[in-house]
Amino acid sequence: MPELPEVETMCRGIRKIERLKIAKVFLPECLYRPISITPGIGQIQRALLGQRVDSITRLGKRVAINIGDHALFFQPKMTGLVSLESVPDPDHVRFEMHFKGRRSERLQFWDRRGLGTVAMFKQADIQQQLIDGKLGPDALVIEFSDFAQRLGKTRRPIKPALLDQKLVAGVGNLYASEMLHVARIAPQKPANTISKQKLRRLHEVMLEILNAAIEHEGSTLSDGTYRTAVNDPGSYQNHHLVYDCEGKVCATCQRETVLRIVQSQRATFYCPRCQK
DNA sequence: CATATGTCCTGAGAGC
DNA sequence: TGCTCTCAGGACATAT
Repeated sequence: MPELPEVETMCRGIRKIERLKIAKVFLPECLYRPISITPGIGQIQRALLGQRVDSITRLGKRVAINIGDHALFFQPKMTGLVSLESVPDPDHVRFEMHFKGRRSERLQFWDRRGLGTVAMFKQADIQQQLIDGKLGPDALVIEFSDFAQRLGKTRRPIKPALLDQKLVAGVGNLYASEMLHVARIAPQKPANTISKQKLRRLHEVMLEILNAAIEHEGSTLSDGTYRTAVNDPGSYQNHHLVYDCEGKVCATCQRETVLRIVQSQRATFYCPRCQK
């Protein structure tokens, strides 16, 4: 479930590899099916060995390691983690990178279910390969006018619309439910029927919630999969108002019970009293 | 074009 | 206790 706050936390957690020289890149022995990696590991090794890491950046829900003319992208999807050798177990490490003279700072991509991907692109190709027609503006950066215009173009219910990375990049299932609750918008409401005033509030709440979640190093759910780069749980789950709260009394109105519905095969949590 | 559905994968938890 | 079954959801491919 890593969404923008969790991926941002991963980026911050591995930033100490900036400026280090790459000594080794390999796919560890793994009992499970090999990770999706583009192009092959051989080409990646040829391009990156001996190069220095310039910077760590985030593109939507991907971690990017920028290395000279190239960038290596990690897409954690459901259960992936990028960290410096403090993953939950050694069995699900599917990609590893070592640095010259730094035995204790080895980058690992850990992924229990293996749905994640690793991909290398030339810096010059990133726009065309990953952004154009595929990723909207980042949720932390998008201007309100752009946000309103994009959501105003779809008749889909607002909750699934928020999950569409082509509209806004970075929002996932958990934070979409949370932000609709605080903005007091029903998840079923068609996006193009929401008043400008409500959309303004939603935009504001999106920034507040994502930034607060980053402060708390993301949300670790009951399965415990998501960890920070030092293998600690995040703490934003303690601030959830609706996500995973089915049947609990709504923390906001203290009257109605939080409901769980399914939209586009995804769980949505909301309070029918607060969100009309 | 817009929108909906199926698929990938592993492990936790429910139910018997 | 141990088995089988369901479900979690990001994002892409394919269908409508």
